[in-house]
Amino acid sequence: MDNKIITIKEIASRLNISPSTVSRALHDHKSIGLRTRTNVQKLAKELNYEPNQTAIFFQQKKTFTIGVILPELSEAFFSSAISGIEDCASKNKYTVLMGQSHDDAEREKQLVETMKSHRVDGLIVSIAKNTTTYEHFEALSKYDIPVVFFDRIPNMANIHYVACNMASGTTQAFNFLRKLGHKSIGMINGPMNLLASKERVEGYRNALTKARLKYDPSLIMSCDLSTESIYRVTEKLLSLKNKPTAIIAFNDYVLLDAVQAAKNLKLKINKDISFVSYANLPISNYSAYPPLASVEQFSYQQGQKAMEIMLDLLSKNKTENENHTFYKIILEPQLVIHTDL
Amino acid sequence: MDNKIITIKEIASRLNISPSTVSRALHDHKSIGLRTRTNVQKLAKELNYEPNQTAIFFQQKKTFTIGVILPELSEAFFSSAISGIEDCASKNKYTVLMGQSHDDAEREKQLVETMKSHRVDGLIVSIAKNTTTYEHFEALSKYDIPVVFFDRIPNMANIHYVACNMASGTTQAFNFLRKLGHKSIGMINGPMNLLASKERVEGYRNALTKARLKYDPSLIMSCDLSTESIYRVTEKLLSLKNKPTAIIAFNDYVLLDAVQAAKNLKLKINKDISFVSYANLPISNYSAYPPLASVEQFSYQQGQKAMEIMLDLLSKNKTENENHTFYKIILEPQLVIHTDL
DNA sequence: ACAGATCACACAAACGTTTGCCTGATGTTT
DNA sequence: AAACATCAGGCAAACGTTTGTGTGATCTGT
Repeated sequence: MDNKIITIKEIASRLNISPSTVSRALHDHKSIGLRTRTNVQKLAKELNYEPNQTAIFFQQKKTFTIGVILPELSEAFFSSAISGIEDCASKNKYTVLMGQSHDDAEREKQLVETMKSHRVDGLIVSIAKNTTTYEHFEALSKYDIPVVFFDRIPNMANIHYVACNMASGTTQAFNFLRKLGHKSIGMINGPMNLLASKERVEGYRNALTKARLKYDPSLIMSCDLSTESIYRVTEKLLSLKNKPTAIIAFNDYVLLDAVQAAKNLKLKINKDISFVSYANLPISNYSAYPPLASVEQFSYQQGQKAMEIMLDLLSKNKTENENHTFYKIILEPQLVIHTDL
Repeated sequence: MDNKIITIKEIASRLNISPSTVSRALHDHKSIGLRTRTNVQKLAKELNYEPNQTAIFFQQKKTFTIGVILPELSEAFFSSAISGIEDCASKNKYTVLMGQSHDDAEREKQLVETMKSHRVDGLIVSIAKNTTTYEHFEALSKYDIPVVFFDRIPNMANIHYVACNMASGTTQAFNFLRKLGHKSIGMINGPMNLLASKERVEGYRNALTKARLKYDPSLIMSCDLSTESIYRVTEKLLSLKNKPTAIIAFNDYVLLDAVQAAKNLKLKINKDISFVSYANLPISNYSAYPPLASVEQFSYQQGQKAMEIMLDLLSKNKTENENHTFYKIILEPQLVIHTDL
């Protein structure tokens, strides 16, 4: 009959000792004699005792659970990132509670709420594309739940984050295209509330400045990452007077739609119009129209690094964290060239 | 000063009433007068009271958490499935605890252990490709943790699962290729401990029988899904005497490697050799060498359905479940044709 | 006006574990 | 042999919430 769940109390009563002794014996506490200690451990094994974590979580105010909120798991970038998070977490006895915002700020808010009520030890977040208010994150400090952002970083002061230096990645991409002879280079950017979008602009302008070229603002257009808006933006770019011969797309998914839009306009890819993108997802290796190059953003590593920061934050006690130092980890992206030109 | 965590006790003492009254008032229990009820709810809102779920979990022996174990999140099939699971879970106030086995049976075992100790209310699993023993799953019954399998189903009796009818999908694929004129059709199958692999063989043979053709066992080869083994199997198939003109690949990822192997042999894709695969992942829409067709396995729906079954199991009480009826949901796959031939 | 019903709330136990403090029994030192 | 340290373990509180039971007070019907 092992259909009954064994508790410390049960072991205690069977051995005619107190629960506290059992608890200490199981933890190899020195104040328990060798005799009873082995007795307890033997019986625990026999009965297949497994501690009730919910009780421990409750008592210790620690759940060994990290909440992860990201926009969309089916995007390879994020599934790869959460893979990095989970691998690192599980190596450190942590577990991952997962939620998708589906790029909806309201849902994100609700997920934060859920995670908070589950009392996760920490939260790792890549924000939704239309998240513009951040009270829900700030409210976590009351519960001493640290937050680490990655990739999609909100516009907040005093936060921990890990991201790729998109400015530098963009500069690399721009210079690569310049070297190929492109004079007019367009950009399909993402929503401007994302730091990553701002950085792309910054990198673009830096490159221009270095090359002593003048800035044509109409060559940079933001989209909201939806297919329609990508089509619209692409068509707009390709009908400009100063028509670009190359376009830097926000990421590999945006690229797919942009390519399609260009083809609809009867343009020859890699001849009339060339593309470079970001993320360097597997898809760009197998695609029929791969970008000339893609800025590798190391999603797995970003996730891993975010988790490492989290572990570090959790290992410090509250007062230590009060010194208000914030992790701002910037990974250097790498332009991966897909062509032999 | 809202830096203190508000509990029911706190509210009770501020209002000079007992914690039980507060608890009931917050739950709109009828035995609490309107007066105090509103008082309590007002103060709770003011103080920003949020129930401590860890305490509730512990007390109620229910965590509203579903464990999900799958091989690899970065595979689109699984990330899409977990997306379906999470969406359905979150609609029903459940939350998802996630773990990747990385197709390692040992790691899977350990994850089950972790999930068990976290006292998840239920477990949804797609097993690792080399999982052959199942005690770790059976042990969950002691804790009344129901398990629902999806897609990768173990060879166990009396389990709940949802899967696609791969036999039928394979028959569809086979007949499709026959109609295109292919006489010798090869198959790159997966590990034979997976039900899905067996079913593929079954469907293949069914189609042969229906067409009154004789069975050439050498045309069906298993691989372990690693790139090397896919290469090896593909090369072997393509060097047979009865060389196939078309190959059914285990899934879209296997397809990518198989195509590469065929190209290495200087074969022209879609001319010397054609491919059909399973899963119908987005990748096959953008790929340079898409399969002629792919058997859509409805991963999102599988995940969703698995979660629905789980919800149903959880809504029934223990004794009800004792009647030993098991969900065996078989979705009918659909051959999606990618060509205009 | 009085028995009984109903109301509105309080009390206390329980969930399983950990941990600070206490105690009685040895053992050690002089 | 007295004083003191160490050992081995027990007691009880605590974490926050829910819930069965108890209990005065008010209300209902007659």
